[in-house]
Amino acid sequence: METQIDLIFAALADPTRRDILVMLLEDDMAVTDVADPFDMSLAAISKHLGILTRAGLISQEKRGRVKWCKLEPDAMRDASIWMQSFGQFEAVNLDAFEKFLSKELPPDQDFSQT
Amino acid sequence: METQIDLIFAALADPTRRDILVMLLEDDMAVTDVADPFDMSLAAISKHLGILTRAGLISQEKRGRVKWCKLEPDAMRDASIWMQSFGQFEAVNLDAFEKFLSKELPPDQDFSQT
DNA sequence: TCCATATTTAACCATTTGGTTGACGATTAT
DNA sequence: ATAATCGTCAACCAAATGGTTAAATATGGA
Repeated sequence: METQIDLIFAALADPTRRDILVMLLEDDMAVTDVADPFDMSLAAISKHLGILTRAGLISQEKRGRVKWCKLEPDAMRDASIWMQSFGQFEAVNLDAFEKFLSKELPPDQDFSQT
Repeated sequence: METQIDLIFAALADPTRRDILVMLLEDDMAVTDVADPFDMSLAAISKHLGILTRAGLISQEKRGRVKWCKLEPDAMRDASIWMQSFGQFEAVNLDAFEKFLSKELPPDQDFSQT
């Protein structure tokens, strides 16, 4: 059985697919537009998008003749949670979290409601 | 070129290798002992350990005739950082972080020094 | 209707992956 | 010295991966 987490890590292992995810961070995109910057056939990109979809990292919705690709960031959380199950890791996350707070939030904001 | 992060995600994509990492969380282990619980040849496990080593997720040191395997949690941080570069993710981490705090730490502990 | 656009499917190919078995080298124990 | 243990290596295999091109399927526009 291939678990969801197998599919997620496998999907993330390919640099083309990670680039696609970064592109989708900006905005939803049609398949053709996703393919545009890559030196690779449209069919190849279509396959990559299929792999990302099966992993749950993106979703695809067809409107008219164009199929829109949309990032699904929740899926990545599964992989992230697996990583966090490594005890040594929480200290690292703590540091990153504190940096994030000091950078992104006003110093005395109560973030328990956000 | 295969980047380090390619190797890390590819290594994490296999359930046997993830199981090995969890085992090494407990303690350093000899190759034979790592292989023991798996229904798989020693040679296969040896290959898996090679993949984990090339990804930097573990290190191996030979003392006498036994080769000790040791978790290298820093490598996983690279992958974790890549994931965190996804902006939507910090909100998710915030939730996970708060759960972690409420579960794992005494309510009024100062964790800024841990 | 006819043509162009958007995307997938099918067939194919080379390479990688994850496993096997058996032989081998190095180290330790009897 | 001989035997047992630890681990890797080499050769092999089936299946999966990442790519190609060409044909097929929608859908939209003229």
